[in-house]
Amino acid sequence: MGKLKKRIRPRDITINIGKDAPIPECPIRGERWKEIRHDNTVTWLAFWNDPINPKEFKYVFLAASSTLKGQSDKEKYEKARLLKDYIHGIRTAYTKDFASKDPMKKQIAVATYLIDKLALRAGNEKDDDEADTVGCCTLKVENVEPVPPNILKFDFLGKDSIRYQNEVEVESGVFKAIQQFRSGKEGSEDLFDKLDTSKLNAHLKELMPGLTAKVFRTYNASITLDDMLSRKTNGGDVLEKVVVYQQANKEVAIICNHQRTVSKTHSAQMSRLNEKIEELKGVLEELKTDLSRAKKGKPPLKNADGKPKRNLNPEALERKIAQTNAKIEKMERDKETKEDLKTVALGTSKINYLDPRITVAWCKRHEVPIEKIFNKSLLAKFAWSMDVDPSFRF
DNA sequence: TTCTACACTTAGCACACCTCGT
DNA sequence: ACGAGGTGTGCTAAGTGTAGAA
Repeated sequence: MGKLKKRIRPRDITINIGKDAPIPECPIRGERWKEIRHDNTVTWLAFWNDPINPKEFKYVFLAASSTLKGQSDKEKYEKARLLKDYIHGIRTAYTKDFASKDPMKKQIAVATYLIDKLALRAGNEKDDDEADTVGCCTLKVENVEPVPPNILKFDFLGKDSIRYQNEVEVESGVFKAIQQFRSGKEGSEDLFDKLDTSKLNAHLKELMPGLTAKVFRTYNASITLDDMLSRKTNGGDVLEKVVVYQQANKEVAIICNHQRTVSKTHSAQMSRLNEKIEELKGVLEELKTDLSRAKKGKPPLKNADGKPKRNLNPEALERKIAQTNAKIEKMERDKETKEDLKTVALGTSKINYLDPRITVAWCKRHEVPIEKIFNKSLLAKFAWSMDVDPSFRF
């Protein structure tokens, strides 16, 4: 925000410890903690107020590898799994309400549809001093353009000002409702004027215990992974299976719109790959010439620098050609994947949206070492999921 | 019913560190 | 041994959601 942030001192920090626990000694001589609390209803160990925005709190929490965080992570996924039992009824109900005469009911139905189908975030209200980003409930008229007969064109800035651009075919009930919500409004006005996240979540709670908007994101991400893994895993070696996993992971990242900026070195790296591929193609042509000569019993042509080459028999040349071809194909594939993933961030969904038990069980079933999928910190974070039964499905 | 304080999860980026081909 | 490129970790901002005050 263009402001200097003041250093945090012990006198800014409130500590939360057990009633009988010794108070940690203040490490800075002559200073003391702001306050000592004994609150076992919260998980934070310490907090202070942000010196730039004093009504904002900064917390020290336990690490992701702690059992406390692990437990709450597991509960998150169990709640998302529970949604499976309700989703059919929920979809039927909101589809009916696309044509509701009650305007709030109608808006809730359409908003829930978008959150379910497109994995949009809830969209809380924001203060004027915050970035101008939106989620589902805060979508503006200008963010959703209906294109007859039934296409919706989305274009808005979401969390972290990441642009969401998508064109989707929707049911005619949704299409008509969106047209109606837009009519007579300026582009900058709220699309859902009868709605906010509290009302939406209050409604969702009536449909399933503990249901909120964000549960749909977790549910959609995890069910997509589970589904794709079971459909696309068809034997092959470990490497091929890992590729299947990465493709499923990518699918989820795209649904959740997890992006990253293209690395500074990306285009240079692509050029280098292209050069290498061209070089290999040259080598290949030469090998082919040598082969046809060898078949006629002629020696290979001299190198460009004039030095003679080893005289190989046709079988050896055939093998070399096959090797070179394989190399070229691999590089072409790598190039494609790299270009394909240059703006897609795979990590975020792995860390936050994909039930690790899906991954662990799949690895067990298909004899893929879990370390091929989870790095050290993910293994620690997901320790609670490692003993899952191989037959586990989300 | 609305507002606000609080508590917690989710997010991308920078850069140190590691790995692997040459 | 070197360096390009990939990976992992730290950082902390930016979200979501709840409870209780107004």
